[in-house]
Amino acid sequence: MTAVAHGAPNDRARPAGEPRWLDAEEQKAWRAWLYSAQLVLDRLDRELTHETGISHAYYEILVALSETPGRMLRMSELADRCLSSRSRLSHAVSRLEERGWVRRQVCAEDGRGQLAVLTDDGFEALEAAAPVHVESVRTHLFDQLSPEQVEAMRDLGETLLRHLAAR
Amino acid sequence: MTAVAHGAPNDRARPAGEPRWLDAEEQKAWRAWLYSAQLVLDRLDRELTHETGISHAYYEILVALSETPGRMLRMSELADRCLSSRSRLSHAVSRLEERGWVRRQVCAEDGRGQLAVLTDDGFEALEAAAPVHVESVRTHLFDQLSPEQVEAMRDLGETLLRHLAAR
DNA sequence: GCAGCCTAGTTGATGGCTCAATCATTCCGC
DNA sequence: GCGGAATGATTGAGCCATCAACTAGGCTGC
Repeated sequence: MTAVAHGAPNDRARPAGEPRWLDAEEQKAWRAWLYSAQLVLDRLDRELTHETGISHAYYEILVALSETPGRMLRMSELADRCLSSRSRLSHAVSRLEERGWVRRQVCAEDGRGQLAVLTDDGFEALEAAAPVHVESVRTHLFDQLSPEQVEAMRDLGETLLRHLAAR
Repeated sequence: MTAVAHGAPNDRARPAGEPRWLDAEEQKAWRAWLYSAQLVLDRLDRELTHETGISHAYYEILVALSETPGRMLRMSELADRCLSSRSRLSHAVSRLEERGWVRRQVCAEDGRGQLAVLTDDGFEALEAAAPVHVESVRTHLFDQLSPEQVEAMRDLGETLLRHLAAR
């Protein structure tokens, strides 16, 4: 599953010098992180999808809108908050419009812009899904972790974000 | 982005009692974990895909095969190791066959079973991709973390896995 | 006031993933 | 050994994400 799996540094010339292979301990840490992240994300998405019909990606859109005054956001701002590309968001909002949970509205200040607005039906759908989601997060994350581990999770996450959010 | 976003416990009756909403600190820890996991996974996949033409999912298949004596595995065993459904793996192996990196072979002991076998071309493709992948993992993960954080990452991952791997 | 560039957002083609249905083979009880 | 259940794997339909191309509106300098 990982870069160094087939062993010791080999002798191929690399554009950027010798690869910095992982040692056995790093390997274990990396795989534990990778597997756990994949499994938890997958599990949260599946439980939410199967019990409410809303995928985690769509849920994030509804939440982002609900947290905003007026329950509306510019498409690009919404995309950023959902870690989504604009194209992906545009498609997703179209599907949410079909369900009647979001509607589009042209932006008054900028004729190019669009506002995505959460409808009352959308808010209700979100309210119905939220307890399911929080229960999954509790079950697969917080219930498994000591307070120290929760703190470590936050520290780790924030450290990684500091690097990646900067682009 | 999260379950408790729209605030305090409300009064809707829930099948399983009052939702166990996250408090502000839990909220921060949860979002830090979620965003960082999504961003890191996304980044690793994009860098690998763009620089080598192999997605992370396909890369995992090649690695799993390469680590095995004879460089072959039963389809279902391979699926388990890649955290993949059988259907997904079957589709993926078909694509890898088209590239000439894997071939299928009926299993001698069980006529229903199939073996996925890594070809020499497949092994070469993996060797070419591995340095790119390990560099991404270093850049976005290990280079950002102290030894204590790496240890915490491993501890956290293993704890979550213990719960999820058990199903 | 318009030419050229930039920004916001959408669209459609392509490929991957999920789910349910299906096929082939093996296992099991008798 | 034979009928039925279980197992291993594949298939196809439908949905979602990605990428590149495109539309439309705004901005800037002259």
